[in-house]
Amino acid sequence: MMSMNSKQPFSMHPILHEPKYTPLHSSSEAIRRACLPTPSLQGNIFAGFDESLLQRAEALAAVDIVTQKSHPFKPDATYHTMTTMTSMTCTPTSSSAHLHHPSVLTSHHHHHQPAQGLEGDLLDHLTPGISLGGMPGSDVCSTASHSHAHMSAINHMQHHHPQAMNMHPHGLGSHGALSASGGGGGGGESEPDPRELESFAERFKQRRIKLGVTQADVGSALANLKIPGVGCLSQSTICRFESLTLSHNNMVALKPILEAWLEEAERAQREKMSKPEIFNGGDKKRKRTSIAAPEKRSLEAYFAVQPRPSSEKIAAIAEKLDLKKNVVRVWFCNQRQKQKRMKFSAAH
DNA sequence: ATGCATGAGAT
DNA sequence: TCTCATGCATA
Repeated sequence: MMSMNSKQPFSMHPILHEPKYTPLHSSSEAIRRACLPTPSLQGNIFAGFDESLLQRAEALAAVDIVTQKSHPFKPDATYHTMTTMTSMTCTPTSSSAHLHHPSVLTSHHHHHQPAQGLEGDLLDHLTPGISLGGMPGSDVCSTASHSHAHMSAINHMQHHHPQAMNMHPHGLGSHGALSASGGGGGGGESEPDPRELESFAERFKQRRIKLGVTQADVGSALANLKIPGVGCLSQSTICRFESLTLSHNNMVALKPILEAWLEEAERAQREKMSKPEIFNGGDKKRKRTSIAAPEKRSLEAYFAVQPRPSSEKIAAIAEKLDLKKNVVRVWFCNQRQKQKRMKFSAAH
């Protein structure tokens, strides 16, 4: 314990696991990034909102479900085919990857879940033919209202993918953070300034474009930096970094790495020898499940009432919506994760 | 630019 | 089983 949690995520440092976590809540940072609603639902954080929005969502969901209850097929087709490695062309020069981090604190506050009855109502409502009754307006927690926060673990990168990435056994990471979290009271943390992250992200994008490099290029080129524990990253991650759609901790962790790449790239360009490594296109197989709009609306309605449904509830919801349970579970996980993203939470 | 998914580590 | 960091697939 102590302070800093968000210091440098990876980077060197031998490993240390630290006990971190503060059961209480964390500090200010936690608070900032907390809320963030999803576009459609929840526009406000307080009470009146869920009622009307929820009703509306329910109504929509109900209607939709009724109308299109006859799906020709189920949307979920999660087939991840084998992605065994058939050909793994190692990409570029990649070489390392993997960082493990013991992660850092996680503090949560939890909220209570209000109306359990609501859930039941919702479920019932979802079934075809319902009209929305009113819901007890208990203050169903708006997802946004309190919740949140926290940050925590920093990164892991690894994956064994058929394709490229490589991972290294040695983790490295840094763990520098050990001191972090103070448990509770601990010390003050140095806040990584959201504003600075934001401006860095913007400058990064601009300079990247000036170099004529794509997000994917940056990702794969990171491996060339040979930073211990740092391998390549996907286009998605680079994109998210630039658009600040990553958790605060994640942003903080990635910043030094991208900063290093940027300087290296500009230096290389200066000396006229840049070597952009693009990656190979290999075999891609995984299919993405697509949840239809009506089902999505229903899920959002449930989420507004209960962001963290129990396994049983998930099963019930899955059945009503004719989706696989795992798909529903993952949807809720992803939805929760979205709420925690940086945008809006901090700086805005 | 984003939705859905995987997996490691924490609970 | 959840949270987080990430990624493949896709709109």
